[in-house]
Amino acid sequence: MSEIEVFRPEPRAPRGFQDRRAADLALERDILAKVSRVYELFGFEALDTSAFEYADALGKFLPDSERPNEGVFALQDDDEQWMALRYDLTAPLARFAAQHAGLLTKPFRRYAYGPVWRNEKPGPGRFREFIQCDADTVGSARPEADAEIIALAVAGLEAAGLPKTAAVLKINNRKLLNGLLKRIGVDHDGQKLAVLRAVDKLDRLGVEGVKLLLGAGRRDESGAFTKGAELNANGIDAVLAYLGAGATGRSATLAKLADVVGGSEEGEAGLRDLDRIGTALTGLGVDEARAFFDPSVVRGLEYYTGAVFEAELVGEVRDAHGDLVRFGSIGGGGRYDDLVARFTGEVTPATGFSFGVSRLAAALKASGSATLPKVRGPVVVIAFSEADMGHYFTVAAELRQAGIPAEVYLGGSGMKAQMKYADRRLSPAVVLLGGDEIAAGTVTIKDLDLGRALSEGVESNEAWRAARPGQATVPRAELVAFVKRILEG
RNA sequence: GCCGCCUUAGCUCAGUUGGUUAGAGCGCCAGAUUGUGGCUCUGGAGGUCCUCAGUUCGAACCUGAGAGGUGGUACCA
Repeated sequence: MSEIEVFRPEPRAPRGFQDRRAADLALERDILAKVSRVYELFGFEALDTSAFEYADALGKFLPDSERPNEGVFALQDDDEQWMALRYDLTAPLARFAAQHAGLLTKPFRRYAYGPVWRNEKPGPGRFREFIQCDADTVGSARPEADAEIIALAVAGLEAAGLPKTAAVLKINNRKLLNGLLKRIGVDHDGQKLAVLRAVDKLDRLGVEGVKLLLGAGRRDESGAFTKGAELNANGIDAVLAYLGAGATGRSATLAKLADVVGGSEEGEAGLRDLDRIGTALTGLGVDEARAFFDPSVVRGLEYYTGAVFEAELVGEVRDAHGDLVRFGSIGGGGRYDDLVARFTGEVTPATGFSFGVSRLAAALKASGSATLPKVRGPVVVIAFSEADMGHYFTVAAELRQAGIPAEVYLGGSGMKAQMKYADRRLSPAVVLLGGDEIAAGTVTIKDLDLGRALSEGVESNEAWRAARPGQATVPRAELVAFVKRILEG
């Protein structure tokens, strides 16, 4: 007989994809349930759209024939049309709103959550598939719509379990910087973009770093050189003055900003928007310490047209090794008035907020606001003998009928291993229905939690076994009631 | 994308100037204990030393290329 080489695939999830087990899922589902409830309280309705979109609907990351998968996962349908997995929930919403423009009652307020995919290099905490949760208002140009989104974001994060003091929402308006840039004579897009990128790095590089990036450029510790925006000295001073306008209260910040960006038409418009957002937030009861104006908030996305906001974790977070973890923002959003018009040609103002669900879960864990829930196993019915399997299943059915998770051990191991199995699964109890019990019309139930507690005081295995901690034999008819009592503690 | 560092058992890691059969702790399985989870003791399974090529009598160790991971940087819808 000849040896045939059998191909054995290596069992592994693709790079940047991950499996999630019960404990993680429980935490994420809990977050989604609580956030959904809050979003519905604000009058947002649920919407689910397809994972795939036609590539042209996703916007600027159009797959072209040479590099169809740049940034997105794309494939060509049998009618030759390019489809791509959505990379966020905003572009599909814009498509949906455009498609049903005539039928939607506006403003249309919807929330959505689900997986999104990005075909890019994964890193720690950065996956190619992750769950996003969005809430958006389509069809309202009022700054108050932005304010409501901000209030909803604050309420949602708190409902998810982030304590009031753990996160802040930083608010800004694109119009401020646009006005300022126009005034100092920056008009070509490349330079504008470079300024936005520089401003965005204030928290990481500090004023000095930003100053370099606004000017000639900056060389980092590794020696790599980043080209700057090449503003002149006046321009740099103006942008730094703008960045310096961050203050504690909302109205104080506005007053300072007015000094810097006032005088330009767009800047004035941005100030008016922010003022109205501030008024609405105060009315909504959103504390100035939790949602404030921060001129350094940019959000890289080019499609934002007005207000932008970012939710950030406050305080430092350390990992298991005690190393500082840079968490970045846990969510963000803003106003995008041109996205729907891409389809319809009609201006349809929209604003929204989104966050990554597992990232929020990680933030909750890191900030000590939540721990992974312990996933309890079912009540395990020990399988003693082949002949009595029917009895075991009757027990399992009775327990399930009473709403108690239960299973008959279906492995091939002996009793000791079955006890171990129940212990590992963190089962609350084990049901022993051996020949003795069946003959006597009784059932033995072992409270594993009680046993876990009692085991601390016992040293020898003999004593431990002789004591049969937490174990009781009761009439068969009392099985369900007895197990219930154990579960209730 | 660019720069640095790393890759040895399921996990965390040790491994002498390049020298026979590559180790530890934890975890896993079994026994001590024929119907009892913890503790303890005893035993066992588990390795293409990331891959390929080269140098060498001889490579986990040296050289080169590649892959994966990681930190920084760039980009980020």
